[in-house]
Amino acid sequence: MIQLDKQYQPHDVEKRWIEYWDKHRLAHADETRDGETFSMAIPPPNITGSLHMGHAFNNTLQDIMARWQRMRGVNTLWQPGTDHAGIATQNVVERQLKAEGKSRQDLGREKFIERVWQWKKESGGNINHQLVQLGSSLDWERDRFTMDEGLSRAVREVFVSLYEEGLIYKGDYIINWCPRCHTALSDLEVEHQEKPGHLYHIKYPLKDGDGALIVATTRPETMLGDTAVAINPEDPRHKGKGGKTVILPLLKRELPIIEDSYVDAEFGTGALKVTPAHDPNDFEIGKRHQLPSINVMGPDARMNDEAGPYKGLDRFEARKAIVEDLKAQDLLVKIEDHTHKVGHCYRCHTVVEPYLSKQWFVKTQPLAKPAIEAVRSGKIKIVPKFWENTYFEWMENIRDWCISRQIWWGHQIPAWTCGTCNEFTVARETPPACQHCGSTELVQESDVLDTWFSSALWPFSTLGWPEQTESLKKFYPTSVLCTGFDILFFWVARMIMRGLKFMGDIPFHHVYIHALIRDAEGQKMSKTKGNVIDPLVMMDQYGTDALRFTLAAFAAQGRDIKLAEDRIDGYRNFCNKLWNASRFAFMNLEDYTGTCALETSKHQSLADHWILSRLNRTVADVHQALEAFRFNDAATALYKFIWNEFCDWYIELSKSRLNSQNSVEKYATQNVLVHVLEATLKLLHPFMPFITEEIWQKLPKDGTSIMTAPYPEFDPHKEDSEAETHLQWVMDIINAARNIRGEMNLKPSLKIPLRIKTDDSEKELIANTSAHYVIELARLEDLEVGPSVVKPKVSASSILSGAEVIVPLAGLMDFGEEKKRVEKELKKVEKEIIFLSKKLSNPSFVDKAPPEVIEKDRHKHKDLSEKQTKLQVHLNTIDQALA
RNA sequence: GGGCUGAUAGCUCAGUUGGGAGAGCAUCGGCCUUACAAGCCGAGGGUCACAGGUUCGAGCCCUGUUCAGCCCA
Repeated sequence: MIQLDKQYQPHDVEKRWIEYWDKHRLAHADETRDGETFSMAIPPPNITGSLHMGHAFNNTLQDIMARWQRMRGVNTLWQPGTDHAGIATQNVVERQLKAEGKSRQDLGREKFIERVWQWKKESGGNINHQLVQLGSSLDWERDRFTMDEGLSRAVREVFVSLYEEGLIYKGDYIINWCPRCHTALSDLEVEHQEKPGHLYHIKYPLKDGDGALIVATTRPETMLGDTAVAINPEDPRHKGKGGKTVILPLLKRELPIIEDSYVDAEFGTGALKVTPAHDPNDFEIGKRHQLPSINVMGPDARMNDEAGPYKGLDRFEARKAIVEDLKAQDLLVKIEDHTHKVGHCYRCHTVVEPYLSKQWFVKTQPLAKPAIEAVRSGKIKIVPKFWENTYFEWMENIRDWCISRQIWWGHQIPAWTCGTCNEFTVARETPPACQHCGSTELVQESDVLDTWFSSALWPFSTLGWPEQTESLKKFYPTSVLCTGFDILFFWVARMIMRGLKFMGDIPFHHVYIHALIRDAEGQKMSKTKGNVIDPLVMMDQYGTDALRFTLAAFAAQGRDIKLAEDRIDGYRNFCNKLWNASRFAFMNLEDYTGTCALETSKHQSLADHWILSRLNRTVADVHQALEAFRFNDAATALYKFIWNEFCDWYIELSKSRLNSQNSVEKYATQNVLVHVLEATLKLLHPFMPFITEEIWQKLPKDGTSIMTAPYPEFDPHKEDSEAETHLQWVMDIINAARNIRGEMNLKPSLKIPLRIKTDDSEKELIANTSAHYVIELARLEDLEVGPSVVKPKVSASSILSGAEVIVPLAGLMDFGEEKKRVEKELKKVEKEIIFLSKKLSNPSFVDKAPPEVIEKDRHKHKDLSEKQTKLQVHLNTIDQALA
């Protein structure tokens, strides 16, 4: 005999099934199996990562898809793996070294990298372990890491091919430099924040003594690297000054005044200082006018030799000193408050410096074209669709990608400089000699590649590329990529470009972009703000299934999720509800000899037919929602079915049958009960894997695990609209009686009589054959139905369509209460009748609206009018009694 | 400056081809009715941001405004 605890206790349940699933290799995808496939690669979490709510959300949605497809019988691969996260990981290990009083330079490159691998071995698996706890059905036998030998080979293959095609080059350009991480960053890796600052107006005297040009700048320290002042040729204020010379304050260098239409005459004084080595726009102007570039800072953002007297100062110290000196020399006209966007390193939040430097780049436009086309043509669908605009916007204005990083942890650039001829040799494997002159004096580039260079290959590198493996053939292109919008450019766009280039095909058919999880106030969760809700804590406190269901239920498309703990609490209660419904089932299945398979039986009740029809409808709703990535709709459909239909109605309605002495009828209902419960558990399994497995295993079923049990399918023949209509009528009666009971303050323990007066013979018949339902659920003393039912003078009544539900209340009647109740109802009905009358007497409505809409409204109007009459009659009797 | 998204009950939000404004939580009243008090039954509560327009009919479509958030330059 199976008995369940009174409350669901998730802890040991979760642990048990995780081990069981693993032992039976249920998440393993078989590349040799024929038939339909579904594949999906996890957005690889950083090895430095710990599961946060964003991961929990992202992976819950993926797991729902994976489990759903697997149960549908589709050959399903959910590819796991982690990202080496160059800068982030290097920072973590450097911090550890610092605590030991060491730097990475103290260790040297080789030893440092060893140390990172060591760290990875010890802590890099945390996030994977946490994903398992979340229930993620990833195929761990295929676990990959972006620095694996295989994936590194893919990286070298791509680098060399692109280089050979001329799509990778090295050159001097303005890049974003992080003085803390000591590396270049791509444009995307810079976060711009609005910051209060100042606009300094500085006097640049003309050499000929004829006054001065006033320039405005937010970064006065960069003036040391000025090589010109620019004006707009159309600016009347500066007419004739083009070609003259000004004297750079402090350093007294002579600068030409150049004319360039880039200069915005409306901004400031219309004169722009040009610093090609420290500003991307100035760099462009410098190129146009063949200006020299003077770099005045070192890699640590301290002023260098070019800065003259300011040499050795940090950039912000230099700013202060320069402002003071300008003031002293009366060259500072004014300082205005000015808010402007300041770029920060996305890893350490240090203010980045635009910096002239020799770096490697990927020429991106030729790769972007087909990637744009893939989305425009619909080969790749981005869901929700509005993200496509953002994608196009970025892709059409894409700039070359700076891929070299001056750090040690990552894929070292496979390019070697010849000590003899100074040329590059770029090769897949370490070359024995220079391919230009044959010299063996080769030195490999010390830089490593941007982490996103390897992530961009993820959908095919994880499947074995450049080897033509069976897995690659089977599972590429993948079906869905599920991620947040924050890495749409970083990752998604680049995967599309790489997939098309190297696989000759799109990397995935759908991109599902989900929202961001925020705190209850809508703030981004962050450790510094202290508003983080830790998924692991929530899982521990409420159960993993409760957290997962909460996330799914809030996953409405295109809207951020404000998560508060009480919402998880609510879905914990839902778990418990399901648990107790199952508990009820087990209590009533003790003598049951059948299985979960539905048996055809003449002995099924109206409630049995009804719940089977409702189940079938729910199956359709869940499939439809999941196909459209509407996770919240699927979750809501399940929630409503389980709580409001199965628990609130079906269980209550079937109690009498389950206690029946008629063993044939009892068996038929037991069969429906267990069938519906099992189907429901399967439907719910992708959302709540643990509790569903726990209950399912106790049922009389076939199979190893619910994880591989067949997902219920919609069957149009199972729709039973007659049962639904009939039971709806029964529910209407019960609701009417309950309403009267509630409004008239009749205790639930008090059994009341009920009369139903109706001329509708079908309604009469159903009410009579279903009398036992009404008697039990409305807690009746007795029930009388028919056209000739006599309505006692002292009674409460409710008017339904085609029937009046009457509760005789001799001795219990509170006429005042009943009058209030009826008047309220009457008011509502009258309001609606006026609205409908107006509508129906409007000739253009009757003329132009579709006939079925008009018919519906006419019918409603008739119904309401009858109801109004009856309510009026009832009200009159009350008034008489009160008089 | 360009673009995107949102504004619906006290709170958080659903509302998919335009045709009866919904859920959860919170509130109020009544219940330990033998699966569940993490529960059951009943009730109250909204000019769908504002102003126009299209339509027989608009929360939904169009235009404008205000406010909020995000992305890019």
